[in-house]
Amino acid sequence: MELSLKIKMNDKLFLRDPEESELGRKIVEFSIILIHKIGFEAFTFKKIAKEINTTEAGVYRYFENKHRLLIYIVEWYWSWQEYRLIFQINNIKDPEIKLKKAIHLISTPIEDDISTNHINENLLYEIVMLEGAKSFLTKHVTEDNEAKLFKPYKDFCACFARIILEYNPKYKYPHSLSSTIVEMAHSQNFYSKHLPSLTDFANSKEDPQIASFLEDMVFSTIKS
Amino acid sequence: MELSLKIKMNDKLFLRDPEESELGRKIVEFSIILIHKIGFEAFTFKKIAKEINTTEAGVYRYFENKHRLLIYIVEWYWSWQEYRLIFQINNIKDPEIKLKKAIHLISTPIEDDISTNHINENLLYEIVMLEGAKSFLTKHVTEDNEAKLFKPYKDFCACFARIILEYNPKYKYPHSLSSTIVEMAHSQNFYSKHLPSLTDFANSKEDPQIASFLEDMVFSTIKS
DNA sequence: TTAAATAAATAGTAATACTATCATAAAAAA
DNA sequence: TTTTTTATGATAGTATTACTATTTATTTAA
Repeated sequence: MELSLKIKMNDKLFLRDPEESELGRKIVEFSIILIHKIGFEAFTFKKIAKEINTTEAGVYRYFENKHRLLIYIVEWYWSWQEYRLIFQINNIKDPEIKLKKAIHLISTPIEDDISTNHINENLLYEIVMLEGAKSFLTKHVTEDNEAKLFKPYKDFCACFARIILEYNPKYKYPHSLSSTIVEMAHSQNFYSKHLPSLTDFANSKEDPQIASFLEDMVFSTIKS
Repeated sequence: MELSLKIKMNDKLFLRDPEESELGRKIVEFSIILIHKIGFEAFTFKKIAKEINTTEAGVYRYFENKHRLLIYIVEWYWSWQEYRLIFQINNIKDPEIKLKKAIHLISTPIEDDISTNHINENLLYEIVMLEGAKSFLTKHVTEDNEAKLFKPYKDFCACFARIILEYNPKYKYPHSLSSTIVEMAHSQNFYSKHLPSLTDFANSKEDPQIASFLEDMVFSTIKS
């Protein structure tokens, strides 16, 4: 059985659907590689255009601007993670196990290249860690949110919140706790790599210390 | 008694110390107003120059670029918060009260204009909420960190971590928990304003729900 | 086969992020 | 007091960014 999963994205994110053409897919594929390499600030449409042998105007036909492209790939990531989450906890009854699996899922950097498609998920993980927050930390969050651009991220958090409530239906702050866990899974990883004094973890890839920290925090909080 | 507190900033953050001249102070003062108004992306040196009747080149004599200026004001904020924190918990013995005060201090938006100086702290609070993370979410974090640019932020978190350890010297993750609280104090506030489904708080300014959420989380976590 | 739609190539513009030069005024040192 | 330093101001210039518009070529449909 060979299947490739196709994620339907909010069509306000693009001018022409990049999944519908070879050029579109290449724009997404190489944007991920280039943003990962040089960072979002230094990334320009001219630079990817050169990388994939098209013109700047060619890229503009697919995306309004580079910020929209960032939202596109970040939100693709959250859709993909929600899919993984639902898949992983399928058929599991025990909410404790569900929650533990969910925490591990987001706090463990994607190591192996599971990608059957053109998108490199492990680069994407690192992009979300470094650039993810920039997608909504803007003066136009409200409009972007009204256009439902952040739905995948919010859905992922909502999914997480539901598991928390399954474990303890009386817990008062399931949504805030979810967004805290999800944010921290990424930023604690970032800190341990770049600003280690803000964490208690050596930058080791082996043991899932961040997951332990979050697990401990979550269960203490929702038990009491 | 009238005193104005002067915070000594890392001199790698500027080319000419903005505290040492009228023009320098005006650059900082109006940059805060302008970044708050139009957002960091749209903010340019030409625009503040116009605002304060100097030239673009005039601003460049004080700051290398707008990113350095952002770090300057964000880190000024953290120095200021550390000062407030130390002041507030001075002479208090009980670590529980200390911790509660600390949580309230960062999770409560600065309402009144305490500023005796040219810096508007309540605008600064909002800038840190929206733009703060951008100061270190870059490809050059490591160099910036080696230059000690983020020392005030790290010091603030360390101060927080010490209080946590006073309460429970055996808790395993005091630094990660500190950075979690500090980050969340700002981002939960941002979410409640702009992406409310990621929180459990209505956007009300009266009751300190975010503080309650964080307090509950912290004490549950470090008690067990 | 011809017209209509789609995509690519080229060119152009305003704004951004700087750097450099020169003149002048004020402050500090000789 | 005169000289020198230093700070600011004014002007100009450049490469890059973030686009838009127009023209040309190619594919698809009637």
